[in-house]
Amino acid sequence: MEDTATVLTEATKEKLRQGITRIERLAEEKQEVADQIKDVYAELKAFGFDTKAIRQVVKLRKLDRAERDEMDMILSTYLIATGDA
Amino acid sequence: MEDTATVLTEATKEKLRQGITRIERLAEEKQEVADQIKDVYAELKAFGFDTKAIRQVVKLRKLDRAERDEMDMILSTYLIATGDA
Amino acid sequence: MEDTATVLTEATKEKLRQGITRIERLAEEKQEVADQIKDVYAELKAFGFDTKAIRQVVKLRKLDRAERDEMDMILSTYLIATGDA
Amino acid sequence: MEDTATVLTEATKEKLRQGITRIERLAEEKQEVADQIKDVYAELKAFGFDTKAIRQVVKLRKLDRAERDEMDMILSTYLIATGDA
DNA sequence: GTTGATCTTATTTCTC
DNA sequence: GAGAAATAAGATCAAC
Repeated sequence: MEDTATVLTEATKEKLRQGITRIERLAEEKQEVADQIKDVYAELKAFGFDTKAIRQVVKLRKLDRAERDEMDMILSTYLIATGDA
Repeated sequence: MEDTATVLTEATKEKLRQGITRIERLAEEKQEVADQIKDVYAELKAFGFDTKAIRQVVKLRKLDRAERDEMDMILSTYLIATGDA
Repeated sequence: MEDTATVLTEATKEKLRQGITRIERLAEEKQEVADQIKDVYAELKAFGFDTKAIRQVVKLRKLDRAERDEMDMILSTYLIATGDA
Repeated sequence: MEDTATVLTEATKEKLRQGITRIERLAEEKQEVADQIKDVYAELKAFGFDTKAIRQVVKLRKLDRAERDEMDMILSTYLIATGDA
């Protein structure tokens, strides 16, 4: 086994370690942001809002944005094709 | 929400608007962090690492942490039960 | 489902009916088992045990199993990577 | 610590052990049934059905059943109240 | 009766 | 792109 590709140099191991550390740090961050979102919903609920409805609104707005982006993309494709961009 | 159906005061509407804005901002942040995680995996893959194996390692380490946390919780339950906490 | 919109043949409808029946039968079974689990906890509680602590123990044991499974998986990934499996 | 309530007799410990074993066995069973349900959905999907729609149907039928049960309950209450049952 | 915990469903993400 | 797995969301239920 010693002479297989599984033997890593110190530099390689270090690279791996750093990668895993960064991934774990980012995963933590991601969780924190997710918790913050949850907090905002909780606040709104405490204020008397129907969070389920708000979630739908957020989803719709996201779809709208995606649609707008899509249209922008098509537009820019056309502009490039016509030499106008 | 209120007895008065869906009639909202200006202040209430403003509260709602701000909440949605914050949620959308945070969702964007969350997506950025998710993308960064993806990038790290891509880098490691480009460097020659087996990302599937790395994902397994990350998962295992997460399970380890969950287990340690659970043990702490059990310990604290035990200490409370015995009157030592 | 098909180009012909929602027009189903008798055989297809029968297939659907049977599937739904099986799902409902299984859902019932699942509920029965869930109720049995609840019963066991109730018994233990009646006997004087702290069910919260027991739930923690059950959870910890489950985490243990998950971790062992994950380690097996990593091992097998490693064996495959080194050409030993 | 030895003289606190945390000292269990052999019989008590055995009771606890058996309870946990039963819970774990039942949890396994429950998971198996859940997997079987998943299998049926997978089959229906492979057959060309829209499983999301089927899930809605199943949910509606369950609500219907609950409603019917509710009506039966009210009816029987009335029958008992009037001395007819 | 309201929070907190658990369980289930639904959506998203990853792997093959 | 289909199937599997992870994450997130919602519903449900018990405890205080």
